[in-house]
Amino acid sequence: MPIKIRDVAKRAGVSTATVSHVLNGTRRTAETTRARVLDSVRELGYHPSAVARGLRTKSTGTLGVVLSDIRNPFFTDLVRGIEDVAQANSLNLFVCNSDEDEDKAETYLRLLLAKRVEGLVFTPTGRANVLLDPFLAMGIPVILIDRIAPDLSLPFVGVDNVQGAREAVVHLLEDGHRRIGVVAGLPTVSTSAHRLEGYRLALAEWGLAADSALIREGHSSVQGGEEAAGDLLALAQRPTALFTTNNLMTLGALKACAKLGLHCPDDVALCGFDDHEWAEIFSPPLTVVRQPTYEIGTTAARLLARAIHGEALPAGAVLLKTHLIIRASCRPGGHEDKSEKEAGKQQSRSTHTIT
Amino acid sequence: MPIKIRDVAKRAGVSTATVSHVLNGTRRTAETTRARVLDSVRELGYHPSAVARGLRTKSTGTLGVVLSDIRNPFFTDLVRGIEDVAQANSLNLFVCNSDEDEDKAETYLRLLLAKRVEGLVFTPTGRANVLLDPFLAMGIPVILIDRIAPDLSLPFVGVDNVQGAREAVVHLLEDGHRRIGVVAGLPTVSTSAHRLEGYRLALAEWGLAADSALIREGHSSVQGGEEAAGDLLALAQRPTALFTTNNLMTLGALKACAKLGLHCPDDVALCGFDDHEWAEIFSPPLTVVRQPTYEIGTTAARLLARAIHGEALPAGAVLLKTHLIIRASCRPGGHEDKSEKEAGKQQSRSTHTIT
DNA sequence: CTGAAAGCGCTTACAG
DNA sequence: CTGAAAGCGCTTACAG
Repeated sequence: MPIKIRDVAKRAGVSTATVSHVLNGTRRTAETTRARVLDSVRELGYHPSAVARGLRTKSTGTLGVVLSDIRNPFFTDLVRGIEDVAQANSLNLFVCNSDEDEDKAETYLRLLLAKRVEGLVFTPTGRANVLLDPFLAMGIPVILIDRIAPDLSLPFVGVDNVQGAREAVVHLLEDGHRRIGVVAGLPTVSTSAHRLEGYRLALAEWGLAADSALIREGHSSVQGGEEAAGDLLALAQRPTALFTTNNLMTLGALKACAKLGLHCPDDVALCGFDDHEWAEIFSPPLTVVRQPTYEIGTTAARLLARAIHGEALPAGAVLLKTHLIIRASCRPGGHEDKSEKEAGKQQSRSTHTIT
Repeated sequence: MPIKIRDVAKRAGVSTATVSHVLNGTRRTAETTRARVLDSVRELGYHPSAVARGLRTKSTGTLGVVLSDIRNPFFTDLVRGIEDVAQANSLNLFVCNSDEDEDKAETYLRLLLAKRVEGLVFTPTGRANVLLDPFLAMGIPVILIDRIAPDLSLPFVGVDNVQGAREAVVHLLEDGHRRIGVVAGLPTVSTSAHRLEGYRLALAEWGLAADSALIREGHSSVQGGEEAAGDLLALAQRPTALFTTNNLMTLGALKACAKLGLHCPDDVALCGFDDHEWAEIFSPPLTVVRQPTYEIGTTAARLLARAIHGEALPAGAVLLKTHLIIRASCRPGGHEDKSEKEAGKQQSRSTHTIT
């Protein structure tokens, strides 16, 4: 029983049409009527219902966002990016958490569909979700972010994960490492698969065969990383370096090191995917592949906002650049050729990339 | 032009009432009609509109959540807690980011009000927002979380910040520290004020006067913490320990230490509010006051869910317990009395609190 | 400059 | 077991 527009109209002695128009500034109104309406609104404490308005206008001003893990700071930064441009376009967000769970994702997609969001940002878990079709059928623009799905040809904003990972592993190789373990994510997620592919690519370029014993796949979480890294570090022939394929797994690997009493970079070098505030505070500060996370979010949201206004979405992928941020966690080379020259090269490259 | 219930009804040769009822399972229907309806739904690809339904039933099944910083992992954990119980009660979330900005908060509150959420979780920034009144006027239950506002008597779920901070500072004092700097947040936020109060209380208990030079207030962010800690550490008479009053400021303080080449705990001891995954991986692992963050979220959401079902909200504050997690970052005492006995005491207390 | 009225897509007494 | 019809609270041609 909140106040409705009719109450305001009655008190102001006008029609609901007039109230609607002054509130929305959608047609000229006599200054005196306007004032009377506004007074009534204030006195009655009228707050228009967006749900009634949404039904009538068929526009909800809302974007749906389905993410796989809201606790992962990577996704949080993404959300901030999306949110900032959404707000600039007076769009608001329904943020949902799929937890990498196909069923949860489906539930949320159904919900978002029912809520009649005007655009969708989606991070697919594994194969494409059938529930994406109804969005397209209803003319709701959908944009993939961070990951892609094999059977899904939708506009995408993200990063070249193969290339980013390749660069990281090459860096390790340049440092002299030859036994490089990978803490990889589940292969159903495209980013995990691509980063692993980048690892393989780098080794191949150096004429090295990938040793399957050095590859451990796990859930992209702290625990998954800890377990995978723990396995790797327990190997009889321990790897001299670890490449961890996301921020949470990096944390997990550090935990595993701590537990085993292994020091980084003296005992194992470490290079991770994803940067974070804490990465530069760790001892040693972590060498990482940085993604332009916030920008991925803003880019996606910007495209969506335009699509809602009728513009076409780009057909293919929008790929932003990763940056290898060289810090101290993989300084000491494996065993061979650790020349002064190389150290100098790293240093300069570091300064270059950070700024 | 999505499919609507009338289309389904037509195709199935029934009334919209029947379609509605089979879809909602709200009255017995002949099995054959039921099947015909369901077939039509599938064939047409019908997805009911929650906005039409919301208008008609006056229930949106949605909770509003206004947080001050979604990038802060503390709030993210909170959201997870809220989300999990919301989902269990088939409620969904509108998560908004106030950024500690009164205007942004107001915009979002207005939005949530318009969207006719059925409950609100709110973290006030400073003084209470006038916009909370309309929620109450509309009978929408509101619950404060994490912080309180002086002029706001609403149900609250959080932690006893005075007590938590006091305990941390006492720990520092027991370790022999006498010059303890505080990296405090902005005093307009209740948690900041209370944690500072806890600091003062601890000193007072030990008969120590609070030296205003040792208190620095700043924005509760990494940068705010870095600046405040930087100031403190640049003091001619440098504090032997720092108490940082939230997780972001702790990170900032660590940055400041790194920049000044100061080692923890040898040069400065450190104790922070808020625990995190990375806190135990740092070298040294960080001594912190842990909040039951996730539980704060679930508790608040649970209360809200009940309130929506008609139960009364608790009148006062629901205070959950903090735990001092003793790790290595404040081991070395200030200068005096660092006895073996005390070290033993810490150790045993540590094991006790962690498990 | 303003109002009467239709209609957005559902649900739900009411009636049979 | 099922349907006709009203109504949720807005906006928006249309008419004057």
